[in-house]
Amino acid sequence: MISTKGRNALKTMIDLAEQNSNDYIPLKDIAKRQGISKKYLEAIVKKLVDNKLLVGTSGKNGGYKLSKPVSKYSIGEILDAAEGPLFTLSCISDEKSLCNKRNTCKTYPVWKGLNEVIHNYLYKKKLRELVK
Amino acid sequence: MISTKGRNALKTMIDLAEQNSNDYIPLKDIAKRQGISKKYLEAIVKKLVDNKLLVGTSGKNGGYKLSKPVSKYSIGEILDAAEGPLFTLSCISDEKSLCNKRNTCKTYPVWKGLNEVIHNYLYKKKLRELVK
DNA sequence: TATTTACCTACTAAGTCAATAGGTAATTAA
DNA sequence: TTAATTACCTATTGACTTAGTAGGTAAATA
Repeated sequence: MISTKGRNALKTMIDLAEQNSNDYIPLKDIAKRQGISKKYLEAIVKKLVDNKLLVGTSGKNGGYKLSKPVSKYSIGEILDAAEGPLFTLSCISDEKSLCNKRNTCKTYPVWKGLNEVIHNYLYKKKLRELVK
Repeated sequence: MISTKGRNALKTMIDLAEQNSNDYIPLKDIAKRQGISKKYLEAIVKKLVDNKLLVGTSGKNGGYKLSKPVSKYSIGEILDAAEGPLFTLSCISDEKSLCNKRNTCKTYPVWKGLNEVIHNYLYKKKLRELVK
């Protein structure tokens, strides 16, 4: 359910938060510390940049850093950014097979409730809690 | 996250519960009512039988029925039976890659907490609530 | 100007999943 | 006893997703 993409995204955010530095941190360093292929990490970090959770800059002394104070990040937004919406109700999220029996579907309330429970937990949980 | 296997398992259980009959219900009928291929449903129902949620009998007037009163079923046990453990911590469930950094892993508490939240929700939710 | 770094696009190999197909074995009504 | 019905078994396919690799270009700066 949570793929390595999400897990590595979270590890990266923790890593950057723990550097506690105002400098840009090169991807190479993060990859080495976390034991993740640098090339693979690039794809993950890109999503975090696209979603404005990180800022990156090129050139010597370039790299990445957090775009806001550590205390402002929830785990949910990090995972959402890395993997796309986390637990989507498959019956309504797949545009192809958008279920037209949603109104009468007896199982729908279960997925809806489950979705809320998961979302609620992950957005209440903060990055701050995992750092240092 | 919840595959069609789990969703169809749940639909099947609801269907059987709503028949509210002491007879065995042939798979053919369930498949038709729920709009699921009979052959495909066989594989799903087998898991429910293996996990003692249903009993099946062969021959004429054979079919399936609930193995206990409707009120005794939780949604969690149904989904577990159909899909295997629902949200397993991927870092400890894949025997191959059993993570040896579990003790120091900074992300572990998130997955553990998430697992508890999901499990708790699905086992508190009862089949009874979805029927009729 | 040379180096460092982010950033882009494509590919591969492995795995999962929904769905199909063609059977055998058990049970029972007739 | 026979014929019909049904569960139950095993294998396969095609589509899709994912982890990970690879080879490059563009931007920034010492």
